[in-house]
Amino acid sequence: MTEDVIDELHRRGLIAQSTDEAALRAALAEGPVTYYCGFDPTAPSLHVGNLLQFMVLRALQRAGHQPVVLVGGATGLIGDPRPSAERQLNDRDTVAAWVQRIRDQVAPFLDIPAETDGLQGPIYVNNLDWTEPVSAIDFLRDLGKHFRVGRMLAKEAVAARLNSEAGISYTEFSYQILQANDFRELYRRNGVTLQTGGSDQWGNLTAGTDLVRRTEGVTVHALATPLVTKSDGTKFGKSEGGTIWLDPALTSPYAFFQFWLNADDADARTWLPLFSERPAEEIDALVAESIERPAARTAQRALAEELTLLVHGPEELRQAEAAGRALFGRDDLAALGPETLGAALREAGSVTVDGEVPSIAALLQLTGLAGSLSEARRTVKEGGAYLNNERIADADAVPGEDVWLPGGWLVLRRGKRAVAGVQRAPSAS
RNA sequence: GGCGGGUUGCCCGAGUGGCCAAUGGGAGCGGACUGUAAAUCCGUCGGCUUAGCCUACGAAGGUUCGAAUCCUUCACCCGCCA
Repeated sequence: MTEDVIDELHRRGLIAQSTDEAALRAALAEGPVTYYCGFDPTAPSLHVGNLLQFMVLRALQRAGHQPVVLVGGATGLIGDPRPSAERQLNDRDTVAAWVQRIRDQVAPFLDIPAETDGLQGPIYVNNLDWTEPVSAIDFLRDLGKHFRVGRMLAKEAVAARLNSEAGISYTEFSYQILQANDFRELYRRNGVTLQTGGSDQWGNLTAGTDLVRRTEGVTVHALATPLVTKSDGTKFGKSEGGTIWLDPALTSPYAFFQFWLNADDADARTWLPLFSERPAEEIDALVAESIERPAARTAQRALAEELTLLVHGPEELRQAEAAGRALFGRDDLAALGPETLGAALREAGSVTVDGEVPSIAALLQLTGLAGSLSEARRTVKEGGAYLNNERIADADAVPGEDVWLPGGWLVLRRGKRAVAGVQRAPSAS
């Protein structure tokens, strides 16, 4: 008995809603379907929240379908309405630069070796290509006529904004038309018949299927993933340092690994099937073990390993794991050896000091463990600052000669989890 | 264009001349307990050369010994009317 791709997506909990599922399943069974998912350049990098979309894209790709990745060079200039408030517009150069970065970032998730037969590499498109030439007259006559304001107002994000103090600008109100036009354009150009996205995109997704049906007379499909939640009600994808980005320059592989490892038990168990491509039995076994022996954090570990490998590759995974073991292990720091210690601290984040050694408070700020000197002092006062695993009492003290570890390192820690290294420049000694 | 309401720290939201760096809640951060978890409890939560000083209550001016609080202008948001 074989599982088709819709079964797999259901089993993993990746489908929140879809257009006529029986028809979609039939279309997918019939032969390769060309499908797309769009990413708007609202930041220089994608983040963990976007990973879920890649899970869907990859599952479909493995099933032999043709992915199209759209980066929203046009829609990124307009702004998808959020339920809370109007977006800050970014200037064109910034958006253009982000388009490129995001386009490059997608590659590892979907690019497949040429020799892997039967599987299709992605087609990359930018909606600026077809949106920019549309004149105001074209927009209003050829597109606008197909949209009823009543329906547009009913879309969740729009309705939420209308009912809020913030209101909504005409610019953001128009967003759904642009996204609907993307679907139609990709249908015409590439024969795309399926769009995937988050459930918060449902209104935009159906705007597209409606437009295609109305103007092309064809029924196309939409598939929405659920919103990934956290059991404590906070937003998925954030941690101490803020958003967990996929770009290693913005979130180190170590921090990325730690993000998953620190997930709470209930969350790790629900996230595992969503984000893991392991076979069903293996996932069940991991969840079972997590329930039986929560302290082992098997589900967290599985997520951390699998996703760090996917996003950052085997070498970075090895480093991130080793760093975590070194910094959270019971081993005496001095016994680690300069090699291991240095690698771990560089992975966790470190700074180099040259010449006169700054005070503890200054070091906490330099390493980013504290946002300001005041915050650093406060942390010390609260007993949350540690130097080489020893609690620090005086924020203004300067580390003495005797505390430097092999290789010229200091291990600075704030609280239980936030660690950073300080290395003395070789020339200074 | 007219009238009315509004703009306070990361978010929500009190505060209507000195006792306001600004009540309260949430988030965040630290500690205790733990498993680098959750829950709970305690503490903390603008910055700095930290018993003091500086900057802040949409923006700019003004009144006053003294303003988040009063006045003027401007900007933006919401609602109703045109």
